[in-house]
Amino acid sequence: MAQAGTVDRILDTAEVLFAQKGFAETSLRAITSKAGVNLAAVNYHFGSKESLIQAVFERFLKPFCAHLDNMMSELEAHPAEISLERLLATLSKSALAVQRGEPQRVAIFFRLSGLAYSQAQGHLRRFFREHYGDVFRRFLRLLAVAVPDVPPMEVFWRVHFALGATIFTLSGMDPLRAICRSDFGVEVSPQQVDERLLAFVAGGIRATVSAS
Amino acid sequence: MAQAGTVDRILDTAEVLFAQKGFAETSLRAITSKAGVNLAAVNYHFGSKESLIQAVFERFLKPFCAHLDNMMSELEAHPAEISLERLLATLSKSALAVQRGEPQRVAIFFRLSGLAYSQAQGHLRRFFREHYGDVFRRFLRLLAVAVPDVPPMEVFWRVHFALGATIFTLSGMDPLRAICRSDFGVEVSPQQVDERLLAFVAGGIRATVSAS
DNA sequence: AGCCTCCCGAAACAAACGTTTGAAACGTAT
DNA sequence: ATACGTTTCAAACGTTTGTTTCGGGAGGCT
Repeated sequence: MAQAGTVDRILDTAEVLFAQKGFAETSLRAITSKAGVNLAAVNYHFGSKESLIQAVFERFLKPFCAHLDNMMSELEAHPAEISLERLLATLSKSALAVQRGEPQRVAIFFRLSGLAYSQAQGHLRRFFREHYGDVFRRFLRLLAVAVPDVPPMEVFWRVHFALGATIFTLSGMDPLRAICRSDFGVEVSPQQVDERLLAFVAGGIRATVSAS
Repeated sequence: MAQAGTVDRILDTAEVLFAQKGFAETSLRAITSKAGVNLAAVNYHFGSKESLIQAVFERFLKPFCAHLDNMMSELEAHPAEISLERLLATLSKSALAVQRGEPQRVAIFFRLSGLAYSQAQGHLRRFFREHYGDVFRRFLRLLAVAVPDVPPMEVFWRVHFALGATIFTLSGMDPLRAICRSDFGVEVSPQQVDERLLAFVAGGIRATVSAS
């Protein structure tokens, strides 16, 4: 990354600053000065700040969805191997596809996802639904196969519950670990948090369906 | 609310606009003009925009915590009645204490909580921990009694997972219901979402603890 | 050479922001 | 009626924002 091109230097810096302070709170000047590029470079290469934000997400989501698509194709070819644990592990593995060398990029990815969700009424929700709605629905169909006892619509809602728990947790991973350390005097690694989260999510998705 | 005082008109308008567009994206001019008060009124009555944001949260959190505190005291007086379902219902009831007539205020409350969490590194996290950390820890202790099979630290993490699922879901309630309607052709009420969420959360908290 | 396209750089732009000011209007008690 | 503390108002302040402009340089092509 030492002497990457201007576009990549902007993206590298923007994703870090966005994750640290939010989109509106991060000015183009903060990005360009830290990236060592001219202020006008953002509008020249990306057109606008909005497009820069979308470009940051695209750089994360493209490898993520590509990896996820591949693994889902494999699973669909061998339907007997489809299970909840297997599907959740697939998500977990696909998330690792975004790190490109630096493991911290996974945390940045989830921080940004959390930010994007809260800013939901803006341009980002449209962007997500347009570009990645198909991948999501495909995953939903596989999941319905994995937990046949849970009706498809119930699966839909529980996936969103699980998504909330995941984004919320991984996006605030470091502060949560700090609280855990100060309240319990125990140091837990991000991997241990992942394990706990997976157990929680699996338990929630498999919960007995209430009669309504 | 027709002719309330300036302070309340500002708070009423601010909480709606903040929930719709976010804190940084909502200008004081937008608030004051919609509220029908002078621009300077915010700085006169609250001191700054940051203080206004905290005042908005305080108006939600004070009745919420008061109600929660009362119900926790009752439960502590009759420890035999402590159960996970009972505790979750306590939270649910306390959330209703913030609506002050208009039911939509509950949704606003959770939207704001979601926003606050994503903007976590700012002044809000300090504000929350200082003012409401005790109530949270008290609830955590009760919960550890309700699920004795789950170690306290595991409970801590699972509460945060559940918090994420809840805030994420309730903060995006309307868009999620719209997706559900278009994808499944079924209209679900917010109450039905609450029921599903409670089942998910209970299942997650009670999940078997993995050996690590 | 000339020309063209792409990229960078410093400067400037208008707009919007949170905040401050000082005077006018208000209600109330003396 | 006068004086006083409180609240409201229009206007302006200085900064910061995203975006645009325009000159110039590097490299490829005819």
